[in-house]
Amino acid sequence: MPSMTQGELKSSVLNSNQNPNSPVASSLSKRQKIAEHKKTLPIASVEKRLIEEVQKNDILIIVGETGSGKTTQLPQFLFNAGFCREGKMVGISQPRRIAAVTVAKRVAEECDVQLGQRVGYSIRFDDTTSSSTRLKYMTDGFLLREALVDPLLSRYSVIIVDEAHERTVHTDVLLALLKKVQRDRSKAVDEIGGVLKGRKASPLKLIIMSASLDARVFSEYYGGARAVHVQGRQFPVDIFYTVHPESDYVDAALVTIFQIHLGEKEGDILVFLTGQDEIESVERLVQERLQHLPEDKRKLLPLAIFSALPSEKQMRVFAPAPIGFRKVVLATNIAETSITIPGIRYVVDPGFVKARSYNPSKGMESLDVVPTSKAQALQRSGRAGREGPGKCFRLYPEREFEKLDDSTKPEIKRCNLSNVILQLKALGIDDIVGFDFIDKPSRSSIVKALEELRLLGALTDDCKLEKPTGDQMARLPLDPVYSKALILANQFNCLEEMLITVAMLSVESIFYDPREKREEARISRNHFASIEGDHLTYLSVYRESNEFLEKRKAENSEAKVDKIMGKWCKDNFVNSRSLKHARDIYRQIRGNVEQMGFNVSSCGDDLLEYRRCLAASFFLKAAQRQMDGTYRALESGEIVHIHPTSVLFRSKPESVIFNELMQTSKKYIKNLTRIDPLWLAELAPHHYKTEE
DNA sequence: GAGCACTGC
Repeated sequence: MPSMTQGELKSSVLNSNQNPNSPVASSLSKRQKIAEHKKTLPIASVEKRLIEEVQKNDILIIVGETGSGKTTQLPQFLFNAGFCREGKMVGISQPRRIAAVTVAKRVAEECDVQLGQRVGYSIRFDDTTSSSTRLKYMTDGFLLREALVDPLLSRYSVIIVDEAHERTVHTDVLLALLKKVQRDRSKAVDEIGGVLKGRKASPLKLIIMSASLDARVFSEYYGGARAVHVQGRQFPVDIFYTVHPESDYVDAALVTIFQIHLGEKEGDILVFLTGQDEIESVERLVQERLQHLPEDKRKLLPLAIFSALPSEKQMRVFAPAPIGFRKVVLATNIAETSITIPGIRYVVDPGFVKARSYNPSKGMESLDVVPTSKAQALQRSGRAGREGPGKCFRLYPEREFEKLDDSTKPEIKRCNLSNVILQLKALGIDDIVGFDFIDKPSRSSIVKALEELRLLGALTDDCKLEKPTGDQMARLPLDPVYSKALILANQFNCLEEMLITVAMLSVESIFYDPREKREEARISRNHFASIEGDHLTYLSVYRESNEFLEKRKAENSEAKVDKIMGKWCKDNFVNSRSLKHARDIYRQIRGNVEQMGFNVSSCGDDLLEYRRCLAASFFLKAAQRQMDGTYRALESGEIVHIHPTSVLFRSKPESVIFNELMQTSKKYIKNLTRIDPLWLAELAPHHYKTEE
């Protein structure tokens, strides 16, 4: 077995000879730098031991702190140890797209191979892998989809689930599924004499990597699996607490920001806040208070970052502050794991987060401000120690920290399960209540999702997958209710319109409304608005942008078109990233339905058929106006209000269907279209037969 | 008459 260094050197020499554009000298020094860096990673010293552990154990839990190098190095160790022989792959799953991409690029560079050769990544809309790929980074959602096509994951010798402590829905389903795949693979090896799809079958190795303090949860779940610890490398962060609880954490954050600015050494500040509104108001308050300082003390630059912020504005936080200035980045959770901002030495953590939860009996989601978990607080403070020693100011007393939950509740316990359950059913897993989840969702949540799937026609009365509808729905990468809408639209002859609609409904925040310019945004988008509702409004945004794009495409270069399109989005207060995402989804699901043999036809100007199709699809979410102008959601009986972002906010039609019911300051329905109340009984008689 | 943590197929 060649040592890692020899293996690296060999491949890189071969590669630099093939590339006439990279002078050998500079490539050598770059290579040396990479080799040096790799040697200094904490994980480098335990390569041999780790490989032995993988060889000895079919399941291994690796607890690695930030900066251990586990994500980039372990797959290379496995490659060098022969785990990719005979065309086998090592698959590494990540919760986020951005991580899959950046890590794959980094590892390709370390191996001195072109991305997509030995090392590649596969994420939705972007697959760089080829037949020679051996180390494949992907999102956990992508790996789940692969399991749907190849239930034994026969091309992999090892699957690594990274960031398992984050406990996303996809990770939790994957953890359970991989347990089953491993069992099934071993069985296949015994039964068919070791031949699997023409290849020699071998058991699947499973590695669960987590940054949590506690490997016990995973170890116990896998029957007492072996757990090893790999040291991390972080700079020390001093934690400070307040003496007393703060009644107004926004004000406390402001005070802390200025204390740091006026009293601490150079270094940027990162403040964790709960949402756009809060961030925008703190941004304004920082500006205001700066005006009261002497001019030489005003060199503090507030910058906002949150998911709905257009990319150009997001980019600003990554640029270094102007000479002499200190940045104060006001961020949501996005800065906790998803992005890393350079230059941060101080973290201000009020200790709150906006968290989604789900009430299955009412079919209602809510978004509440709740205290963070200990793990979250730790993750936040760690953000101050990426580049040097840092300080973290927690805006609550130390005794409050002790009272926090150890970790955040797994997402699977606080979301709608209809999609998860449909996927499991499609995988042939029928007993959902008895399914071996690491954390079981509540029975009522499972029952509610089964009921919804039955009403949508995805499951039979005895909860088996309905053929072909259930199969078709499971194949589409959409919320089941949107998949059903496409199947119905095929019958209503408005598939083209519905493809656009569900693509637009599948992305978050198509519109960008900065707090100060809300009226301006509303006026400039007014020409899209349809009196029938939000669905038709989305349709016209998509179509208008598409026409605009197609016209410009003929006359301009691609880069120019992007720029012009960016301007169009900005003028219309449309989020260009979201619109692009919707276009990608449209293209993908159009391909999917065409593969299913659907003919993509348009209803043209017959929008009545389209609205009837919306009613037939979303009948489970209908609401009726009451005498007092509020609405009653028919399914749950809840009294609800039209969300102010809806184009129907003012007109208040008698009867509507909607897509989302969410409680924030009130119970709001979002994304609605006006319907004739009689349609419900006509189009969904199995559900509304008793309605008058 | 008034508002939108994050990720993913």
